Amino acid sequence: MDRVHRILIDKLKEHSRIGVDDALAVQSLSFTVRELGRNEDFIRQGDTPKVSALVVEGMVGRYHLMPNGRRQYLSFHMAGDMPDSQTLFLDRMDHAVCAIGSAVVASIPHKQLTRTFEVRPQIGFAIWRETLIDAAIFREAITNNSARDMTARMAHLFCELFYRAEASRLTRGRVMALPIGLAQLGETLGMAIATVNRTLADLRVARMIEFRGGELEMLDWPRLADIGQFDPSYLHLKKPPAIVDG
Amino acid sequence: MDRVHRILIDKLKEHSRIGVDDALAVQSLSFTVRELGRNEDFIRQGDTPKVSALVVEGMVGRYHLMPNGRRQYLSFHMAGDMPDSQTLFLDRMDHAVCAIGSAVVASIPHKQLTRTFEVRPQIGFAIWRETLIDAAIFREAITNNSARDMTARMAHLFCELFYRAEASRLTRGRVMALPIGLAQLGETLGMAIATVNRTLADLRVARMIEFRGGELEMLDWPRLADIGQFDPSYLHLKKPPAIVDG
DNA sequence: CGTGTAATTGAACTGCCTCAATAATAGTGG
DNA sequence: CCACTATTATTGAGGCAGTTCAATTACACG
Repeated sequence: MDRVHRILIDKLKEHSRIGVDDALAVQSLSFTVRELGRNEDFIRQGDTPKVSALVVEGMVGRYHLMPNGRRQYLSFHMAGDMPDSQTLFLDRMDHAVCAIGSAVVASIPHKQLTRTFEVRPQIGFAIWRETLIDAAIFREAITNNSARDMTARMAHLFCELFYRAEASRLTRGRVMALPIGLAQLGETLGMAIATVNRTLADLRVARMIEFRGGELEMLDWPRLADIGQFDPSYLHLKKPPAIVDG
Repeated sequence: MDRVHRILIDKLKEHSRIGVDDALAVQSLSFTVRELGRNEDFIRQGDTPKVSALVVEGMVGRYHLMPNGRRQYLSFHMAGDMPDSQTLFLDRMDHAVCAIGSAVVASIPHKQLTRTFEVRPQIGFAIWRETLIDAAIFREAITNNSARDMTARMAHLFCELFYRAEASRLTRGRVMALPIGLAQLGETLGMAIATVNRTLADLRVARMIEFRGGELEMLDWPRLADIGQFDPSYLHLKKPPAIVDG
């Protein structure tokens, strides 16, 4: 089986039941692959794409571009995620998608996907479920950025990213790749760069995380989850990963 | 045709093409109706409902309940909206839904909906699209509450609600029903009640809105849209409503 | 090794929050 | 219909979390 198909099927299995026939249908999907450099946009606000992307390697981020040029990052996506599945049924992109660090994405034509959904509704339902989990993550981000103080906000983001990475087996022990800068962290959590730095320093001094060289190390999961009020149930995964709590 | 079916079909037509056969399939859906009092919860965090609700009358709100008892409102929904369509494919509610003012909702069994999707994929796609617009609204809320100052935040919320109400013909001139308190406004926009009040007073003094007795009057749409950076394209409606700009 | 970018730190400022007190409004029973 | 009570809105004053601006240090890359 092709690596791209494998990644998609494994992802869908994180939350949905995928039968043999369904897996075969997925394997019949064709795609093109594209490599992206750090910070390279691959979909812009206003585009009307005819394909949906699947992250194969690395990480991508979605963001709103404000009139003054500032960005608001909305979510981050790793291997297996479909960061623009909504273009299947919404013509116009209301936000942009760019690579965080270097990344590889596969593009699958909408036509092929919708045709597959008609023949094998369960695949449609699984990808629908995927988009619904996406929405749940957005909801959590609303709460995170509106109702939590800066430290909790950052702790929660790190917990979510690490938990999702671990569920997709993209971590090494307590470490995950997070090739993101302080500025981007600020544009995700709605805080000034100086505050990002100071908050990060606090977490570091308290020996809860280590964050440099594009890597995030979760030194004290229980405390981070507590501070960030992190309850993973909104991620709707079938089987919670085992979090390292050393 | 039944009023409930009519409402759903009209709603789907705001963004999707619904053929005669599709409309007939919608009309075969059965449902139960329930009346709700002000602030009455009808789904709680943690529930695993086997039905999805359709708002028939009034308004409902979705919210996260925080450990300290505070609420974070996530979105508001009016006649035609399905505020918990995600339960079709996500078992557990990660948030609660309550009536804002008194409301009437219809409950449609999941089984009936998914069976209909298998027979008439276009209906599934239309409701899928509905959930995707939902997600777009959540994304906008992230940006609103993270990257805009208090005045812009409030202006944007009012513009969105009014625009959506007008698209569903739920306004009377420049007035819409918004039976919400300052506390709830604060728990939506992430600001303290005192700030809500002062911001509201500013908009009132500047003759941009009137807001009392559960009604919102948009006195100066152009200025509100400007201050709130409101660009309705994220709502993905086929036909923009004509906004009163007197 | 030099240059540009990103991280770090300090200091002053301010928008928003908190708390508290008062006014208005809505709901309830006589 | 009015009086009584509970809830909600309004306003003021003081404090502080987080912003802004600027300067310095560390780091990555050619």
